Amino acid sequence: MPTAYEIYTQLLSAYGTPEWWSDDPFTVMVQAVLVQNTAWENVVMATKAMGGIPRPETILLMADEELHALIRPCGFFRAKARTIRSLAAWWDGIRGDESSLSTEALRKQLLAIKGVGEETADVILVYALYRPSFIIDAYTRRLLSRLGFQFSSDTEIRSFFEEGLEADAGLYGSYHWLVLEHCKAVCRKTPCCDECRLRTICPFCCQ
DNA sequence: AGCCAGGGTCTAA
DNA sequence: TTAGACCATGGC
Repeated sequence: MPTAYEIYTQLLSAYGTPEWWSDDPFTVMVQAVLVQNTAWENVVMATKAMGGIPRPETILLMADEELHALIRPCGFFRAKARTIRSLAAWWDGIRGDESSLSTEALRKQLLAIKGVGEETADVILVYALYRPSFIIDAYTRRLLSRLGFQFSSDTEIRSFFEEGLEADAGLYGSYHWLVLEHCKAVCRKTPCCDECRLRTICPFCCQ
C-alpha cells in the first residue's frame, strides 16, 4: 500500500502542478457552499450570473428572492442562500482578526454555521484561510478504496493523511485538487477499466 | 427517464 | 451513532 505522500507524488507527476481554488477568501466560501452535491459547471453558471461572487456586505443587503434567483442553478437554493448569508455575516465580523484564532477554533466556528459540514469547513480552512485541515470528500474515499484501503471512518482517513504529510495548507489544497483531477478523469463510481480494478492510479485511460 | 454532481440536516431507532 | 429521507437543479 502506498503512503499518503507516495499517492501525492504519483498524482503530481500525472497531472502537474494544481491550481488554487481562488485567491479571494469569500469567493472560496460561497463557491464551497454552492458546489455542495452539485456539478461545478452549475457554480460557474451562478458565478457568472452574479458577475463574480459579491462582497459579504452586498450579500447581506440582498433580498431573499434576489439571492435565490442568482443561485438557483446550483440547487438547494433556499438552504444554500441561508448558509451563504451566515458565512457573509461571520466573515464580515471576524475578517482581519482571524489570524489570532487557532485552526481548531476556526473549524469549530465554521461547523456551528448551519449548512457547513466537515467537508465544506475543511475546504474553507484550506483554500480561504490557508489552514491545514485535510479535506475528505467522496472522491477521496473512492480513490482510497480503489487503492485497496479499507478505512471505517473519516477520522481514520484524516489520520492517514495528516500523520503522513506536513501540516501545510498549500500541500493539502494541492492534494485535494489533484484527487479531483484524477477522479474526474478516471475514477467514476463504477471502475471504468482493468487498470482501475487493479487498483492502479491510471491517469491515462478511460476518458 | 433516471442517475449523478466536489453535502448537510433532521429524525427515528 | 448510524441509516434513511429530504432538499432542488442541470446535464446527459
